[in-house]
Amino acid sequence: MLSSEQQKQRKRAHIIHAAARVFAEKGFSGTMMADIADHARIGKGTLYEYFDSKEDLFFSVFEWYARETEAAAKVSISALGGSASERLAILSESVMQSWLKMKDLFTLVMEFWAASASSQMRKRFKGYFRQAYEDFRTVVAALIREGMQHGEFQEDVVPESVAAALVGSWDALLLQAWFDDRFDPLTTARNHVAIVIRGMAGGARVEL
Amino acid sequence: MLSSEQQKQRKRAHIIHAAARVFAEKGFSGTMMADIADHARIGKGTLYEYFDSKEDLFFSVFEWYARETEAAAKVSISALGGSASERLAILSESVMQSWLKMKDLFTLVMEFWAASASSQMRKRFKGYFRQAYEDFRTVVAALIREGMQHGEFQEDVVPESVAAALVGSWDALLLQAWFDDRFDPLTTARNHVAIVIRGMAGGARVEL
Amino acid sequence: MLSSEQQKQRKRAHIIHAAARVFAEKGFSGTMMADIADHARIGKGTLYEYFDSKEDLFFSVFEWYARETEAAAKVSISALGGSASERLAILSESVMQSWLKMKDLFTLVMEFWAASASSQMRKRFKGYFRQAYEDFRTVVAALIREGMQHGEFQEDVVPESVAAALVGSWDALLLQAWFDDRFDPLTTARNHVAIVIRGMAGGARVEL
Amino acid sequence: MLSSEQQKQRKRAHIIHAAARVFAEKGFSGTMMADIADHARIGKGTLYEYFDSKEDLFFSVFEWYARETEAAAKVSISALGGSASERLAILSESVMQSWLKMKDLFTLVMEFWAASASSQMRKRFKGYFRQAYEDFRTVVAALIREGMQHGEFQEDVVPESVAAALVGSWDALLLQAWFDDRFDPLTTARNHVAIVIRGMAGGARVEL
DNA sequence: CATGAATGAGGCTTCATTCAT
DNA sequence: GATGAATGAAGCCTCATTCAT
Repeated sequence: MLSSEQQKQRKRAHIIHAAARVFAEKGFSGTMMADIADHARIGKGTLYEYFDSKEDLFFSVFEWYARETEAAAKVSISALGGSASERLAILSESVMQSWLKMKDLFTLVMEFWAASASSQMRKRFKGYFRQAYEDFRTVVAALIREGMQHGEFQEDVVPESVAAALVGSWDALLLQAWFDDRFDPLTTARNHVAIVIRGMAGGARVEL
Repeated sequence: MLSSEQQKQRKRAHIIHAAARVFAEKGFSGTMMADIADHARIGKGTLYEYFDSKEDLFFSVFEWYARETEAAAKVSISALGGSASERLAILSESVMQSWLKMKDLFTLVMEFWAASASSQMRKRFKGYFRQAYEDFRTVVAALIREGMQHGEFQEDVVPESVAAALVGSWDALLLQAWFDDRFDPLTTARNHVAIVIRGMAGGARVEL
Repeated sequence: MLSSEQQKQRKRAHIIHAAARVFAEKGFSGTMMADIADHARIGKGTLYEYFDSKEDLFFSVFEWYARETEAAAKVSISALGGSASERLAILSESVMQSWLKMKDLFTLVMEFWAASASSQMRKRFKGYFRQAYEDFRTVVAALIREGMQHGEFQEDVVPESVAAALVGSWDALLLQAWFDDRFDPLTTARNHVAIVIRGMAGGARVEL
Repeated sequence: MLSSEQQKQRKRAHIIHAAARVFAEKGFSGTMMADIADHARIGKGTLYEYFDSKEDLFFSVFEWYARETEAAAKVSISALGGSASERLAILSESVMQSWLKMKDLFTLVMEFWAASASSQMRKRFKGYFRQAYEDFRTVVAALIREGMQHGEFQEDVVPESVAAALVGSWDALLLQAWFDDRFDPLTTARNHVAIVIRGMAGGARVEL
């Protein structure tokens, strides 16, 4: 039997999932609170028992989405073994894989970007994104630095730069895939990472 | 003395510039037509002499922005000389440079992405973006392929993949720079491109 | 206690009555939705819970008005007894009487005519009017034909023509009364019907 | 060669004709000053050289229309000869004929009615209509009274009532014809007038 | 707690009118 | 005189939010 608090959390989560689908499809402005209530099969008024406002709900969706993708990334990273090159390749692969699983929610990311660009919620979103990107770059840079320390990668490599570009490419390839159904982001990422690894390795042939 | 048609075009452009500033600052939904009229120092009704609707104006801003960035990219490409590696590095540099010049309008791009994700204008935006990315990838891939034909780059390189990642990294690094003032996208791009070029070159040392 | 559906119908009717008064006074274009809301003592937004648009509300007022006058006419007709002449005279009398009761809403009819003449709602109104006039003419013509079969009226009478003129005169006399306070449509109608009946009866003296 | 004043009057009339067509098609509210200017092949601003406002122009159209129909009616009346019955029948016929000629402008009448019902111009229109109907009734009543004096019509006839009904029937039959293409107002009017004349004559057979 | 009917501030858009050319 | 680009008041409608049930 669930405590009342757990009940509440469950319902909150339920609403967030419903809202995520609707926001993904129609965008923040295009979404009506009534839409969300309908999708969650609850009354419009009930939404306000769980969230203060539309913005609050949207931000809650953002937090949920961020937690999900972070969790996925952490799993990817923690499960790594082998050389830095291998681990980098596997990380790229598994990040892409896990994001592709949520592909239909990718439009949410675009909405979040836009929200951090110019909405009234700008600050909250922007701060969160800054931190998230920084964290992610740091993790990847650490991996690269490790590879440099092990002599896998050349000393002229700037870990932060390559990390930023790699992290960025994961976003950007999904973005391009979103615009174009015929675009294959997985293969593209694989090929690109292989080149980057070989580049970092100094041009030496790399076995993955 | 200007012809009436030229006058009209001038004023249209004037409104588009004003609108671009306001949309960039407040986003599509956050912007009121009255804001734009004020910024353009014209009456609210005058906007409708030049544009059918808020959406039409927004899309016109998009077209203008797209033309501007395209033009900048074309200049970069046409002015290239030297080896494929050099030309790639210069292209990257100049694309980043020219986009950075419009940095304060970068939020527009996020708005455009969001618009193609879920607004009612989705189709128009999405189609345009798909084409633009494809065109850009094609140009860059051609450059890489050239490098392969000249023996600069290894035969195992997949030009389309690297092109997509490069194009994507330009977007993505600007995005990260937008979130974080301390992030330097120019240097990052330079470092990344160098690695990619060395990766494509295989064993060959590359002079940039 | 009323069911929710009944409640809704009641409120709808309430709004229609309020709207009828305002439309009657200011006409379709002269009426603002806010006026109607004020008169109905509800919020502006509430109107849209019950009607899709101003036009929809206007047409609903029309339907209500048409139902009311139709109902009145049907009562008049069904309650008839006696000779065709008597019934015709009584019908005329009671139609005029019942329409005079709604005299202050007669301007609505003029608005409806105008709406069927040239508004965007033209088709809906026009079709309805065509049918209503046809139905009414048919009923009156049947009455006249009956009189002909009973030998009350001459054989050279064209029932449809007289019916159309009688039905028309009811409209037209109210119209003239509307323009001129000193004009007495009831007496006028009575005198006219008497003449028409005598005319249809040919040589026969008619007792009313 | 025309004087400047005549020039002005000509152009004024030209605008009125153009406006009449547009108002007839779209109604007062549905008509835009720009529409009228286009139809008159003049600039929007020019309209205001000739008319103070949209309402002024509309009323001018009304005056023109009223003058036209009055003139037609006067011609009908003045040309009459023969018995009162004959003259009445001919009057009816020629009024209907002349109005049918302007059939495509009949919607204007509905607009005028509506304008006198509830527009801001109500008073001007209403007063004019009151007078016009009164005048018309007076003319027809005089004709009937003449017939009574000559012994053509019975003494129990109330000339004003029959006149009102006849005048009304001309309006009303055109109205019904407007709603229903299959309705023949001319024949209907003929048949009705014949009955009315016979009724006034006391049921005696009347030769027309 | 849950609901959904009611609300009204807010924003897009229209169009009669003006006035500089 | 004629024009039509510019204007801004006005009005329809939406939708986040409230609150009585």
